[in-house]
Amino acid sequence: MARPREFDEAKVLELAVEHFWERGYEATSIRDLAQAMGLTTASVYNAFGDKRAVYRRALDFYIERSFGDRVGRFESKPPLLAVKAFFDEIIDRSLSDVKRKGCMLVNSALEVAPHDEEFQRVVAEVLVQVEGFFRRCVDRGQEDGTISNRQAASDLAGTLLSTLLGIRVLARTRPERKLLEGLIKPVLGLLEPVGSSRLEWAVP
Amino acid sequence: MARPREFDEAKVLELAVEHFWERGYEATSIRDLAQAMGLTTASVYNAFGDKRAVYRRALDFYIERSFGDRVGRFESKPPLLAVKAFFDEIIDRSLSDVKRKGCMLVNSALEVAPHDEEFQRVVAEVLVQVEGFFRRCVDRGQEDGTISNRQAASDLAGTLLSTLLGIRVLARTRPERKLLEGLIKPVLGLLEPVGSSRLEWAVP
DNA sequence: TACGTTTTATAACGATTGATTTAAAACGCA
DNA sequence: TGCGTTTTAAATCAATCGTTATAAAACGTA
Repeated sequence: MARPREFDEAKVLELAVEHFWERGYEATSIRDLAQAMGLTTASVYNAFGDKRAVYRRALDFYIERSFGDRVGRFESKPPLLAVKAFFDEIIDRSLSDVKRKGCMLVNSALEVAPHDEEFQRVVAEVLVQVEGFFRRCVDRGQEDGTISNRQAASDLAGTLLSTLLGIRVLARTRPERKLLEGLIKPVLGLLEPVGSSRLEWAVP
Repeated sequence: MARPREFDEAKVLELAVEHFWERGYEATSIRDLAQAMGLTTASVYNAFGDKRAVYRRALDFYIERSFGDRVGRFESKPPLLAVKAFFDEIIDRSLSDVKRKGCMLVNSALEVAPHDEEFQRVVAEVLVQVEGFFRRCVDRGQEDGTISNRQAASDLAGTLLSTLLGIRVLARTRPERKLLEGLIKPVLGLLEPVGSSRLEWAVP
């Protein structure tokens, strides 16, 4: 019928993610973007619409890749281990982030979401999902006794979420292993059931 | 000798802070900035230098105002109370932040610091200072027994720092009172000495 | 009152911005 | 082999970008 695309949409989107992720939205021009994607500006507009639309697609791409499978991958593990493994991976990722790109969702939460209702909704939804993951871990752990029930599950889920975001911000300017691995210890300690549970109810 | 300035440098700097804080660095043009400061672009350049220099001064202004007295104000309180009051204030500020500007230091940490060594240094220094404040609180509390010593003071200070940053990010897209006030509970619980200390060592 | 200096206001600089136009190129289908 | 359609490449659009020149205005001093 017509001339076919010369590029793979998923591939150029991944390149767009990489650029937006590293430089942010405002600091990226259409020409920067098109070059990074290996396209002309005309092709970018033809295939995706305007700059905001490319960012939107790129963020969706990032979210799907970063949160899509991850939750499921950890959710099958024992609850406490799932949380531990989750943070281990986040810290690993943060420490090996040579370009200091951080987390594109967090970056979006601060740069574009506050001035754009749609992005605000998208970011908030993901944060709710991550909170939900933590919540389900805590619930399961409190049920089978592998996670302390001294704090409400909803509160603990919030604590884990804010810790996650905090690490992502902190690592962006201070990617120090001792700092990140140290700060997570008390948080995980918060989840561990206290010593011998017999003593808990044995004392009036 | 010469024609005097028609504006107060501190006052226009505060207006610059307000604008950069709300819109960020890249999204703010010199014309936006000059208008917000009530000056012409020529006056801005004459008085401060280029755009980056204005942001630099504005960030310094913000840091001084936000962290300068605060640390001292809380440090005179009993350690646990100091930490509690600190987070109470942060949560209050986050919930009353109608424009969702968040914390300008955190915003800078994500938008300008990663691509500018000087800003990276400035931001990192402030984060070290805040960590130091938490650290001194924990140290004092662990000495007088008002803060649990089950976790290392350095680790706890890191946890508090990341929690602070996490709240600042989370509140930007989900400024929900229950969420923020809930998530801080376990963190503060982490600091509180465990129940009856006699039981701790009474059991082998 | 005239001079030296700095700040103002205005206009303009070239460069770049997001976005579009134009026309040639590349296909499937008739 | 043309036809209809879409993508490509290149040029171009007005608007805005960060920054600076120019000259009038406003002072202290001589």
